[in-house]
Amino acid sequence: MPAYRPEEIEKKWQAHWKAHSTFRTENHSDKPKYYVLDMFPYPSGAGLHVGHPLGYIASDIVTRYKRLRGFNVLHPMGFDSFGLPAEQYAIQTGQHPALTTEKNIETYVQQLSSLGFSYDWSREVRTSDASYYKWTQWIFLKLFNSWYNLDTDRAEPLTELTARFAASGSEGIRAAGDDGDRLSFSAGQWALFSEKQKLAAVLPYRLAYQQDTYVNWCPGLGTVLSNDEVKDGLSERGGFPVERRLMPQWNLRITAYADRLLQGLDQLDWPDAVKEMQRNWIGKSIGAEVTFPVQGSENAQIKVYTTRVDTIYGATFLVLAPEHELVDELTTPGQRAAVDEYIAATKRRSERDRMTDVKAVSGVFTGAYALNPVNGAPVPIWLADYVLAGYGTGAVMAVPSGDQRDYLFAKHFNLPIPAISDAQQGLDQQADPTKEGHYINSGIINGLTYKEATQKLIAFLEEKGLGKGKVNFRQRDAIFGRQRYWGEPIPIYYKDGTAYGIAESDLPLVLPEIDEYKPTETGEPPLGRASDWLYKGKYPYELSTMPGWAGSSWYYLRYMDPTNEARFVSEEAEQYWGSVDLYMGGAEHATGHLLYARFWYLFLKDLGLVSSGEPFQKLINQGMILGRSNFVYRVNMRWVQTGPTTAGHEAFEPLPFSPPVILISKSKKDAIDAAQGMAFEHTGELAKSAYQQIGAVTKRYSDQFNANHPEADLAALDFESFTPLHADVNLVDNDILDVEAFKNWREEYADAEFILEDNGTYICGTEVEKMSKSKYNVVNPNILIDKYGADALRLYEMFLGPLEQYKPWNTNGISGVGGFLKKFWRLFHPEDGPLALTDEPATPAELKVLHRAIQKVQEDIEKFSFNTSVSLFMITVNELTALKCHKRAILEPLVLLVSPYAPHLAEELWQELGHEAGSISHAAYPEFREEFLVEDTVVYPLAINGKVREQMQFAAAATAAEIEAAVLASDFLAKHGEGKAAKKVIVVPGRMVNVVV
RNA sequence: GCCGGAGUGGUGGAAUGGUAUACACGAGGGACUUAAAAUCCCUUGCCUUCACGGGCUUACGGGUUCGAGUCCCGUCUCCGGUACCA
Repeated sequence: MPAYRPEEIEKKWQAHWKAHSTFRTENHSDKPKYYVLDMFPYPSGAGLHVGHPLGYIASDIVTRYKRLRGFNVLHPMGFDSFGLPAEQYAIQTGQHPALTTEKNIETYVQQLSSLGFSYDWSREVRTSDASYYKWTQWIFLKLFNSWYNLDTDRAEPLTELTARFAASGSEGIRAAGDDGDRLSFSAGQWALFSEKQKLAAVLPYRLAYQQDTYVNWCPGLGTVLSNDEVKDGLSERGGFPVERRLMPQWNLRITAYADRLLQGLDQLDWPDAVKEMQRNWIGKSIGAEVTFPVQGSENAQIKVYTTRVDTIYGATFLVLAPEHELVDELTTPGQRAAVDEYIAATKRRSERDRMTDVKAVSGVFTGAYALNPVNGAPVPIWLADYVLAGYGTGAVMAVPSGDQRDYLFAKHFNLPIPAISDAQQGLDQQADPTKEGHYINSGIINGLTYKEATQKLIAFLEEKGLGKGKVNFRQRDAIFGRQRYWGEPIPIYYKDGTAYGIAESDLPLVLPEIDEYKPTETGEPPLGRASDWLYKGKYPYELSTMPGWAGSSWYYLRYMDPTNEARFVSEEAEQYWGSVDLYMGGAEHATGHLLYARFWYLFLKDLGLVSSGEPFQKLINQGMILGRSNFVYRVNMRWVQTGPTTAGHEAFEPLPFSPPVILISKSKKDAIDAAQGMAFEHTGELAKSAYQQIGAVTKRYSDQFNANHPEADLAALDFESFTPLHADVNLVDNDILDVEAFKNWREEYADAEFILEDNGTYICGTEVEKMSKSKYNVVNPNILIDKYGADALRLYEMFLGPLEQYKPWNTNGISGVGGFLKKFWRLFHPEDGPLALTDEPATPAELKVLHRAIQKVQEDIEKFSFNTSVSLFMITVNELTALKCHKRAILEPLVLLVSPYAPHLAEELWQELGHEAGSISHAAYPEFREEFLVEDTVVYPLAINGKVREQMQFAAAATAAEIEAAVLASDFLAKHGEGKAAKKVIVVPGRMVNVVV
């Protein structure tokens, strides 16, 4: 003693921090505030693996660093504790999701604490606590009771809308959403409406509204899913098929905020990739809506949406989505049968087929014609499922010369493809969507360019009342209901079939107890099982619950004031903390959580409930740590029959008994693969020996079998192929398998035969994959903490590479940072003895080492480049060890630098240095003094005609002119300049001297 | 297809336009040990040479510059996102 013992030090300080609430943060301080937020986890049953803490470690480093820099830092943690896995588990086991969740959270808290994170646990929130979701429900009611006024461009309380209805009816009101669902009425009519009629009239204005919506219905999970929960037609969780279905659903009118969500991105310090994803997701497009009258009809007209109104003279046909409302009316008797069949076929095709089968062209002619509004030309009206009912108007004008899909469609159905620009070429192969050239065959825009033509046409169409410029968004309103149990109950009840929000004073609406967590026999959501699920004892409550993203859309606000019972967050706390300064989390939330949370924030801001412009100022996406899977290779066998066969050659038979398990080491397996791949000459000897070894094993088994079954006319087992099998990475060290441990791991391998390397080891194959239990590549951080300590794990995860990158885990490297911590300890405890530091003044060389570290670490943390800091620590300690520096003047500041990374070790040393226990967390960052870094001399590369020949030293303070003079005067040219005189000397200040001869 | 990002030793990676390959892992050699573990020391981009040395090298091809891993243009490859969005 005292050698470095992380296990003792770390337990001691974690207990100290907990007992003294060291990281408790107050809502008042003279210091500037800084808010560091981690994306809170869903507490899954599997616990944390080494990949999970990556972002938490980084944010904890920033937190501790900012504290040293004099900030009052808010750094909380909580749990997104509503969710599907706990519910699926409940369905299978009958265990209440609350119990499972509670247990999982305990594990998480324990694991997080063992990593030494400096969370203020007194602020912990859980989305499934009624005291929390009370306010989630409260925000929902605010949405329910608001509408979006396009004139003021913000959300307003419904009371302002109804006041206007009472004053002047629905006239002149511009609200976000689809006006097609809304009634027109006068103030007088409004006054005569019954309560039910009034509510029905208001419903289509609400920001939380109920509507029959095409949804992603997942029968496997028994619920609807949002678009970002569906991947390739399968549910993201569980991988069940998903189908389109029309159902009444609660929606949130996020589309009202589409433009503001888009604009706001410009000011955010977020990764470009995430901003770009949100932009694409919102999908703003600027175009025009154009009306095509239907030929032979007085009233019928078709509205199409286009971003290329300039190509309208090339619009030779229209295409409608099969769901378009005019289809029935337009279809001629002659085409009726074909159209009906096509619509039926479309319905049968699941969303999945439509997506995997995008290249196939299909469609049907309705028999009707529309009139091109610019030249009156009749254009046939077709149906095709490549046109989506949900986007634009559900109808497009097809311009085969300018759009590839229209082009393929026209080719397929032999429709004309007229050129409309003198720049269009090769229309016999493909469409030309470029905007170059001048228009031809285009009436009033002939000879014009793209810009001129677009302006002229929009003006022309607007004048005739046949079109207008229009902006469209790809983004749809967000579906807000889930037919599940384990979520926030939607605080709505029904009276006479009309939806009412429950009174705020009746919140929270607590999730009821039910006997089983499945849908009811009549197909209602699980809440249908609850008895007395009635408001005021008589009005039935809504049966769906909120989606997973509800609670996570505002949790960062609750941390500011987590126990407030009167308000979701107090005004003072909200104004003090403002928005999140640094948000750390995975990129997978780019178009889900991060968009919804911004939406809710903008909404709350419209109501004057929050004060900043955006919720998350800076976002960092930590990369994923991937697992490194290990494989063993199983040799597959077949029987070779003896004796004559009908075909005259050997016949292979199915195995008559379960074969022996033979596992072959990697290089031998590779040799056989190579030999089979005709590369035999390179691997010949190894392959031969591998074949022989397999042969020896199989002969033993086949002899044995043949002896026991003399009647069987079978000769021998024969090698067929290899199957790679995952081997648990915990049984493998440096790709060498612990054979005995592996035999004990699984019963079926207990009697396995191993074909080893020539040195007697078994070498496994490897592959980088996502960490997952089923791949046996999960590395548990607890094991590493036990062996190396939390500080080593923290350092190593940072050392692994740039934070934002995806990188494979490799346990081997952790010994390197382990070594660093020991060396660091020995600077303070030479020979692992007691603390022994001198008070001697530091030398310039030592000061230089220290101050370079101060400067670099500071720079690195400010730009989130933690891996280079860890490297620098190692260099620094190596240098100080070489200098035999055991001086307090150098080492004390160094402890502070290291403390955000290795907090336990730093606390221990800090206390040994005579400071109060636990005080390093709030000490001051050492001051950087540039003068210690200044060099006496500077080395310049010296070149002749641009080619570097030599390094020359100059005084660091020398001016360019002095250097030039020195070079001219030196004997350098005599030696290297081939005796020539210098024509010119170029001095690049501080860097380079070039002599031109 | 479109959008975003990245290509540097056996591996993870470092490098304000200025000595490319820091730091670490792995590997090889050595010391201490009865032995192992632990620890410490040396070597380690590639080619060539007994050696001294020489040549080459940041995916590939060009360009700008006295000087390019870094900036510009083109090509290829990989990763992530997204996709009948009119």
